[in-house]
Parts: sequence; C-alpha cells; structure tokens
Amino acid sequence: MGTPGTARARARAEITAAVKEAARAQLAQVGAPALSVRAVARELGMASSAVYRYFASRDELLTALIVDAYDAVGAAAEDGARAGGDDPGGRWLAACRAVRIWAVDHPHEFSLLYGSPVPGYRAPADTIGPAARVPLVLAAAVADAARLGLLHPPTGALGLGSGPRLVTPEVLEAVGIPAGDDRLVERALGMWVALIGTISFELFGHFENVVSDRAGYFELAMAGAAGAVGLEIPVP
Amino acid sequence: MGTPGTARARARAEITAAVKEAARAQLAQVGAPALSVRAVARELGMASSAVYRYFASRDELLTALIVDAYDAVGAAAEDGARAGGDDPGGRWLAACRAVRIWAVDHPHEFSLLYGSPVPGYRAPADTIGPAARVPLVLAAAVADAARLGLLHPPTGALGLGSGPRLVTPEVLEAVGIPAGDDRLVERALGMWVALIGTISFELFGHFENVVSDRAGYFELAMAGAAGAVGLEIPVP
DNA sequence: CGCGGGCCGGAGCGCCGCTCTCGTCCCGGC
DNA sequence: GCCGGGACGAGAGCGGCGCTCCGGCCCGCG
Repeated sequence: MGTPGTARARARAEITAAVKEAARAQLAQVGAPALSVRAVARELGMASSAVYRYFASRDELLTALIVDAYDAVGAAAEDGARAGGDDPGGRWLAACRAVRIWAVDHPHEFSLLYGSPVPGYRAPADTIGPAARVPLVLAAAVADAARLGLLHPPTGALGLGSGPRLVTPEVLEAVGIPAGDDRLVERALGMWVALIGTISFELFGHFENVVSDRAGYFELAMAGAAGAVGLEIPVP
Repeated sequence: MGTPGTARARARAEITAAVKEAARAQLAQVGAPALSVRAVARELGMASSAVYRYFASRDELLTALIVDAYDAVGAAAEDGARAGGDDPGGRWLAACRAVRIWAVDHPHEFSLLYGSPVPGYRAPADTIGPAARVPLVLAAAVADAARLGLLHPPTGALGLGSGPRLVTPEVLEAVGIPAGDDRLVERALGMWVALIGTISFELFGHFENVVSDRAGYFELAMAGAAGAVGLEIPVP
C-alpha cells in the first residue's frame, strides 16, 4: 500500500489529493452547484487547465468527492454503531444518530449524496460500495436482532407478509437478514428510507415553520421506524 | 379575476405565460440545473435580455415553476383523495398513489420541489401555501379517521406519547387533527416524510440494484406508514 | 393625434467548462 | 552522466451562461 516509489507518481498523488482537498473545502462552503474547477485552480495558484491533468472533468472531481462523502458518512455510522453498546437496538439507534450528526455538520455533502441527482450523471460502479455502508450498518443491527430472537412481531401492515420478493437477490444475500420471515428485508429497507428521508426534510427546509424541535422529532421518527420492524430500542 | 383590461397588461400576461410555458418544457426535458434563460429566449425567438422584462432573474423564473409544480402535485393529491372513496384510509392511500404517479411522470419537477435546495436560495412566502397542499391532504385523511374513531391504537414507539410538542402551533392549528392524543400530529408527519422519502429514493436512483419491484415496494412502504399511525387502509 | 413610456434587440461584462498548443523540466534508462 | 521523451504548467481561446446597459422603435393611453 502507499504511494508508488517513483517520485513522479508520488507528486501526482499529492497534487491530486491537494486538488480534492481544495474542492472539498469549496464544496463545504458554497455547495455542489457553485463548485467551479477554475475557483479550485485559483485557490491552488495554478492554471485551470492544469486541474484537468488530474480530473478529466468537473463530474469526475465531483465523483471523487461523492465517494469520499459516502465513506465519511459510512464510517460515522459504523463508529456510532460500535459505540452503541451490545444490544442491536442500541447499535441501530446510535448509528442513526451518528448519520444525522454527520449530515447536520456536512449539509452540502449530504445534499450531494442524497439530493437531486445531476440529470445527465451516471454513478460509476465504484460508488456503490461506499454507498452501501450506511444501509449495511442498519441491516446488520436488524440481522443481529433477528438472530438473537429480539425482534418483536412486526406491527402494522398486517397481511403483507407474503407475495413475491421486492428486493434484488444480491441485496438479500448481502444484508444477512434471515430470509423466510415476513418481508423483514423490505421492512428494514424502510428504516433506511426513514432515516435519510427525515434528515433530508430537516436539511432541505421542509420542516421550516413545521417542526420546532428537529432533534426531538428525529428521535420520534426513528422510534417509529424501529417499531415498524419490531426492533426494540433503548428509551431515552 | 382575469387579466386587466388594458391591452398592454394583457399582452404582458400572455408573454409571461409563454415564457413560463417554454421554461416548463425545458425543465421537463433537461432538468433544473440545465435550464437557461438564454435557451428559453431562443425557443421563443426573442433576445435573452427581453426575458428579464418578465422575470427579474433565473431564480424568479424557477420560483414560478416551483409554485406551479407544488400546485400540480397538490391538485393531483386532492384529485386522488376525492376519487379514493369514502373511508379515510382509502382516500389517504389514493392520494399517496396519485403523488407517486405525478412524481414518476414529472421527475424533474419533483426534484425541483423535494431535492437539494439551491444553496443561496430562499423560498419566498408565496410558495408555502402551495407546498402545504400535499401534507394537508394527508392530514385531512388522518383527521377524518380520528374524528370517526377509525384509528387503531398506534403501534410501536411505545412510551413516546408524552412530552413537549415537536411541531409549531400554526401547524397544529392548520392540520385539524384532534389534539391531546399521543403525538398523532407528529406521527402523521411521518407519513408525509415516508411518502416523499420513498418516492425520492426511487427517483433519485437509490433503489437501483436494490428494489426490483418499485411499485410493489411503494405499496408496502405506504402500508407500513399507515400502520404506524393506526390508519386502516384497504387491502390490495 | 401626439407623445411618452414600455418594450425589444444588440453589445458587452465577467464568469463558467473544456481544449489546444507550446515551452519547460525532470525522471529514467542507457 | 547524459539525453530523450513524456508529464506538466501556463496561456489563449471557444462557446455558453446570467445579467446589465443603452438606443431606437412603436404602440396604446390620454
């Protein structure tokens, strides 16, 4: 691991990192739509054309920032879960809170990940691994709870336990949730949607003049999401 | 109502509408980030500077499109609810389906409403009325169900029925949900978040390689959201 | 019916993403 | 050690963008 020995490659890696760092700083300040290659180049004191030696286009630069952001929020979720104690519900709740804290601290990065996609943009394959880290943390907690027999019988949505699968086979295999029970994977998916959706509403301004206590509402929403899959979480 | 009598004002209203119409067409094709005042002007065969006689800036033009889109999705939700039959659960589910259908048919408009906000943008006051139409339709169904005694006792999230209110007083007044019961307003809010969040995940590509049957998952998610507030919905 | 004010087109400013060319400079193989 | 070549940076440039200013036309109001 580490940079290759040749001095040229090392310099290239350093400058690439510097460009990315400057771009990240500008992203955090002005947001993705206003991020400009020329401004990044100015910040670094180089010609704008020189930046294109390291990133073929603005989209490629943004993609690198996306991958880093997915890794950052994924790491935050994993760290939160690790610090969440022994029981799966506590780990799940801690991960959710960690994701929200990260999002509030990095609103523009969060928008880049979970906001409107750029119409022409196609996510490269190397983004899906980092993007999966957060949902995998949530799924791992549910899977642990299921294995330990800690899941209550699911509430609400009665009579929907049968029917064809709604998720792809690779997801079924990746999440590690015991199959066969009534749409547990699909319900766990709902926890992910609830987590990101609630944070999105908060950050995107839809709770303006609506929700007065954002953190309190987040706790309530997560408690509701946990209840929908029968995951018991520690009382606050 | 109607356009003022003076011919000048009438012509102005007509051209304003034509500009908005051309902008809407461009929005539907290329999305909000790529919508350009110059292209709209080209489409109408006029100089780009002439457009600024009718909309002071690109932001103002986008705001007009936002208001129209909120009204369109709000009308879709209201029509859906009207056609949803007599029982509140059926109306609620029909409204949710109508919103999803509208969103799938108008993905760029949906992104404009519920995607990442433009960093510098401040939503004018005249957007909040149209923006409230969809959540008010959902709230009305819950309020009707509560008044008719059709709400099951809420499931999950036990022990969270008390504590300070989390929503603003004006929301409490506007939604018309009987107060006093255990956070019913906050739970109904969760249905709105689940609706928009689920559609966002679908349209923004987060279900790529994850959910195979999008419509089926939407039904399941909405059933779960209904269960969380104790609203009984017709079985499919 | 005259005239004034709204309207339009065109030029222009400073940005943007991206490309091409050209001179330089330094790494690496001999 | 030396030389060749490839990576590199700078600059100019292209087309497009949002937005502004100015001059002239012309239509509708009084």
